[in-house]
Amino acid sequence: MDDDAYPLGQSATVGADDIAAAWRRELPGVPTHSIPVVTPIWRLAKLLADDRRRFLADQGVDAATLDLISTLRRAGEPYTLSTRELAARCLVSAGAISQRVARAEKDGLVTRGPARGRPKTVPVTLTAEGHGLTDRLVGELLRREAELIGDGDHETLAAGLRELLAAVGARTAQ
Amino acid sequence: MDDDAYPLGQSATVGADDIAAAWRRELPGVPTHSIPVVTPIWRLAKLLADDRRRFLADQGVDAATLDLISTLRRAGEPYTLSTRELAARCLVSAGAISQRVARAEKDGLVTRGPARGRPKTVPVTLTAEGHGLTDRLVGELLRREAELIGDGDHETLAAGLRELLAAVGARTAQ
DNA sequence: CGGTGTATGTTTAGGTCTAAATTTAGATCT
DNA sequence: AGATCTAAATTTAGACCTAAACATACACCG
Repeated sequence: MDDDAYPLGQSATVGADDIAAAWRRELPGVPTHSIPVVTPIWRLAKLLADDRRRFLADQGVDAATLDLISTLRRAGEPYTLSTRELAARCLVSAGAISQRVARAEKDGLVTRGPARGRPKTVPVTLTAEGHGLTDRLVGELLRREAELIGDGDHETLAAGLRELLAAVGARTAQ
Repeated sequence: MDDDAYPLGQSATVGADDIAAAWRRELPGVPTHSIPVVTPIWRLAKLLADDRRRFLADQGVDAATLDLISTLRRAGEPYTLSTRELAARCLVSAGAISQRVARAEKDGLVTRGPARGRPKTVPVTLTAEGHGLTDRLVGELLRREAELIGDGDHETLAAGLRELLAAVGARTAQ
């Protein structure tokens, strides 16, 4: 019996070109030229995110919290942004920021001020502890990331990505 | 009073170059040359994933389930893979596959066979309903994706991404 | 001067993931 | 045969996210 007519055992690494070829075989006529661009982007994002998550877990921090405090740190003095502004810069929903801030506040990394101004606006400010933690982690993280992508020349790749991001951003903005 | 010394109101779109410049200003000496490559990759991945999630939500399907059934569909006859193999191809943990399969099985999209072979191996097979749903959705999804990235020539971008993925993959493999 | 509008922030319901603990079914050794 | 080993699968605990419902505060207008 051909008990091995389908792969139940060993795993094969499937590349983007294999995926595109498989769809052309299974669904002739469907456009597949986006696959060699989109698949590596998703895989790279996942590899980088996983690597960062594992490193941060060792330090007792989660990636969402680092994203929050490093956005505040990067903004410079006085290290304060509104919930709305944080949502826009972190690219997550306002609800997600509300939850992130609650966690970070419990850990003493940020403080929440009283609502103020026209539509009630809540200022979130980095504490000294949050400031120090951010500096320690971001330096190490950027050094790891620089090692991961290597020393080669990524000028043209960066330019291509910037252009694609602008195009996709324009077309997905409703 | 300078009540607007920090941006609590309107949101500015912050590009990768702004982020790199901010870190050079706030943390001199930290390497920032990975940022113009890594940031657009994360943002593109998020834009594409969000667009896909919204489209699928309208169809009553979630992205994780489509990833599962399209991986089985793409494998070709007899549309069967083990849990382990699915985890490797979908790039998620075995536990996540177990949960995805449980949901998809409840919806009648896949069936789980009895364990078999040396280390117990569970075959997961696409049903006729799952087969049809996949074909309907994948065609539409690839057409949307092709529109999003546009008609330009992405040959060199794809090559650069493939090369970077190989390099990062080699360096993150423990 | 009180209703209506509008933008913000918070809460909640539902769903996903990872890591770790647990279960399970053959293989192997004595 | 029985103990032990091993790899796979499942379960569970803990975190996170989005979308939608809800709460809030001020501006504006009739």
